[in-house]
Amino acid sequence: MATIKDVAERAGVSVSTVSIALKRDPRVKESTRQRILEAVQSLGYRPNGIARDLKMQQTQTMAVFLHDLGGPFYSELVSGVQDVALSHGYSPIVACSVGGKGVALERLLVENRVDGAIILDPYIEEDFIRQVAGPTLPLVLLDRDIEGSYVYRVTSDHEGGAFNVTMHLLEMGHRQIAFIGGPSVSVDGQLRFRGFTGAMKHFGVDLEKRFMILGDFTEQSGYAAAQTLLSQSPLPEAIFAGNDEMAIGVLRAFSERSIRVPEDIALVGFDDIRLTQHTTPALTTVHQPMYELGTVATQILFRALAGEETIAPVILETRVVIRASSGSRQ
Amino acid sequence: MATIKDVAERAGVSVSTVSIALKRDPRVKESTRQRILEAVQSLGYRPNGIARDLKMQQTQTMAVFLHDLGGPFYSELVSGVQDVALSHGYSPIVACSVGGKGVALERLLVENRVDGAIILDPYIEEDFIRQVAGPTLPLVLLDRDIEGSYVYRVTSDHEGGAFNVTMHLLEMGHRQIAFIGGPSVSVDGQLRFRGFTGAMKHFGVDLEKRFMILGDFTEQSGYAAAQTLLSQSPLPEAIFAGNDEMAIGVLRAFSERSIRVPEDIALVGFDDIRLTQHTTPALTTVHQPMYELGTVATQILFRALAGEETIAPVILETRVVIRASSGSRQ
DNA sequence: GTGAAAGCGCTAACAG
DNA sequence: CTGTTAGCGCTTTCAC
Repeated sequence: MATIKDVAERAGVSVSTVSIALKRDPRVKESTRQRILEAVQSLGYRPNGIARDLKMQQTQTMAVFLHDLGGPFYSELVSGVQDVALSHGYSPIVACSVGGKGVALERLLVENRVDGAIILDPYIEEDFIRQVAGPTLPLVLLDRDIEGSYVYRVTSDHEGGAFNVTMHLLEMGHRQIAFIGGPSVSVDGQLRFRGFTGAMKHFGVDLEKRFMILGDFTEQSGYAAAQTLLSQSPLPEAIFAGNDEMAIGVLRAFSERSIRVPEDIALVGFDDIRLTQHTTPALTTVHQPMYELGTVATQILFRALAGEETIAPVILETRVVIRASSGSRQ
Repeated sequence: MATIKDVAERAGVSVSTVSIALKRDPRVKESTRQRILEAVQSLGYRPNGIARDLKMQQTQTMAVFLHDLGGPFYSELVSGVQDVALSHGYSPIVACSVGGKGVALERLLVENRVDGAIILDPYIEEDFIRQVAGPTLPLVLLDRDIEGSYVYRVTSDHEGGAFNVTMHLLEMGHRQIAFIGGPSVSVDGQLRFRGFTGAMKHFGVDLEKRFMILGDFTEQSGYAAAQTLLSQSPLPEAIFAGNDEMAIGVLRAFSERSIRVPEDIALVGFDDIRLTQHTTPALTTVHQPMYELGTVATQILFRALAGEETIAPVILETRVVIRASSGSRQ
């Protein structure tokens, strides 16, 4: 692999001349620049980014850590990140935070291979996050409730969204409403539950314990939760699944048993993943602005990188999307 | 940020001692190692990975480039990659290859910030790939047909899968079969088309030109293709959508017009994305072994990294998955 | 057992 | 306009 030194020799100039010539600095005159460019060509020279990063003490790279790359709405999040990052001349890279903390997390965050990161993963330990965050490594957390210096937060209004969609069910006349929750570590799951209970209380409806089921945000767990519900009668009048994937699992369980949604039972989800438009019936859910979440988080990251130390947490609005599954006339 | 030098001073030893002590080299005696560890603690020292990469001339990092991070089966691919990479002590990072070649591609591949990469993106130019590939940067291409040194290939048997699923439709008695293709640049799309025409010819059935529609692998384009088909009568007896997302678009168009699948028209897709089990009706499709694709590609990458220069292209088997949409009794 | 020194490839003053 | 020099933080012979 040819280095800048090789280019310099070949072109008969010094290393520094090559360095500045390559960034079109007007200090080197056109003729030498040409010679240098030729040398670059003939040697197939490619600058070594690592050496550059070391010298510059920054990488122009930021990471996005996702617990599970397959999440159905992550791509939107990432495109929000990407759009903002690119406009700042940064490259976002995505890494999966599972697989043993010993890996990407370690390499990229602990060993400073990126300038900053956005993290969406309920499982990464709080201590770890607070430890690695620092002036040279701001961290923007999504859906986490961790305070710390150089740790910033962005989230959607899970509680409000859950409140509103529950109100929708209540207004449709349902009272016996089951809730299928997410894993207990997930702050967003908790907030959704809080929104749910808030609306129930607001309407003066008591919660029934047997209707509160814990899932883990997977389609399978939604399916299992539906089985549980089916094993005990009577069925509730409506189900609020903590996210759309679980709602889809519920739908599958019901279709196997020929239980009609929404005629026999109403169903709502959360997230508004693309799929929800294509299920039968289409799913009433709560829309999370994933793209915007990405852009906002990234903007915060750059503000932090620019030296702003304290940035207030941001909460983005959610919106109830009414479709057929909740039994609305529309 | 504390450096190894700070640690050395604090512990009253030399830099090199710290360096070797930190990798538990038995040459340094336990007592000094303890002193060093304390210094590390109190200074909050974290090794600088970039300096290390520069010195070592390798990063222990590999990239996976995806055209669109949101692809519904990429997560499986990536987990295949991850499992193998981790077992080799490598960290995979995922980057989106769009957003102007000027970005992640440039940073990571051209400027040598990774040791190798796996690429699944029909749009990255052939010349670029051949240029950046080299002994220090082997590239494994998925679903591409590019030859070059240090360029390796893995693909699924698109043609065979398409042939088989078309045979399935033909055996179900359908003759008027429409095909909705992918973008012309995509080799996998072409191979699927070839499998389709192969089966038709094998059965002695003529292709009807108006039934050959070009899509771009998105749900929307499937929807649009269905509209096109609907605008001209008679309808075909069956549709082979080049991938599942387009098949889902077709389904949506049909459900809007109350056209029943499979009673009025049979439908099959390709890929076997998770969603296909949950559509109504469930979709007959061709399963691609995405996880395996990831593991195999990564294994090849490591063989290349280990010095093997020529590795034959690998073609993984696909499998027809029969569900309700093709009108099978099952 | 530990330290001194060289160097990975690049950039950025500072001279000339 | 171009070259010399120092140094980013780390690893690794090679001496002692």
